[in-house]
Amino acid sequence: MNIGEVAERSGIPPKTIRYYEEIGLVRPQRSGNGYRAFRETDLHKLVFLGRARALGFSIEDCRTLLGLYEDETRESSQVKAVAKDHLKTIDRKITELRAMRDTLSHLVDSCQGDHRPDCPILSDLSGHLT
Amino acid sequence: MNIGEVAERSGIPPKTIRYYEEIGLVRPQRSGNGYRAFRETDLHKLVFLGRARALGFSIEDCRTLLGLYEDETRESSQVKAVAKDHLKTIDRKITELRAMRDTLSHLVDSCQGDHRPDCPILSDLSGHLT
DNA sequence: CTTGAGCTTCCAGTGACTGGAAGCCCTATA
DNA sequence: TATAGGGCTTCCAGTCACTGGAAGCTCAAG
Repeated sequence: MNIGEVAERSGIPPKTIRYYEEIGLVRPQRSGNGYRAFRETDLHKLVFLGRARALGFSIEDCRTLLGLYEDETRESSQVKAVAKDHLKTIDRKITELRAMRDTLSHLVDSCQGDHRPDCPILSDLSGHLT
Repeated sequence: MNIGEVAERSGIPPKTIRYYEEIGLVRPQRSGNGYRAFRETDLHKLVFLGRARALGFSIEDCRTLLGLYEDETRESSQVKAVAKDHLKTIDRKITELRAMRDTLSHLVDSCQGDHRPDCPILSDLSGHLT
């Protein structure tokens, strides 16, 4: 398989696949003409990466997970630990974003949004000095 | 005021303040010795930037908001529009993160997390082939 | 006069790609 | 057989918003 087909079938753009090779996440072989030659296992890895990235795992987490994926002697507790850690990170982000949204939506609601310059949003940002 | 004091009072690190100057968000004067000389208005701007960034506004949004902050002839509708737009962005991110969390927490719950290699998390990531 | 803290600039790196340029390879058609 | 095109290659640069570090100048205290 050339990179185009793998990209098609995995849903990952060629540029990204080359990048993943550069950082050692996949190691496709090479054909005589210098083209990357992907096997089915490479495709599986890329699908795996695509799904892991879609769940927000970092590239380094993905590297770890791929390692476990390929390691027959893994213990599921190792995988679970990585996932739980990431879950915490996500929860932290959600909490942070919700705080932002709450503050911001109050501000938006309190702003008239008309032709006059007075604006509680700007007042708040400037440090409640106004 | 030197950069250290402004950093202290605004809560923004000196490195970041220099960066903000580099991209034109603040324009402190200079003393004879080459040190940046901040006025009170510069401090106000930095506080403003700190708060806006804490609410997740991008640097470009901050530039716009600062412009409106300093523009006596602004209309509050302009400010509100920027804020509403950002609110939408935040809501999109929250939705995305919640979807990730839901999927991931199901997977985490379904994984035994013991010494055995079988793991529904990996199964899911590999594309449900296993 | 020296020490040390604070300031300066400049360069490089972060994460995870993405865009673009220059150029090789392969297939199909005229 | 020449050529046009699309796909492939590498390499360089840019994104966003900083952050770290090195080399060197300035200032206040002892």
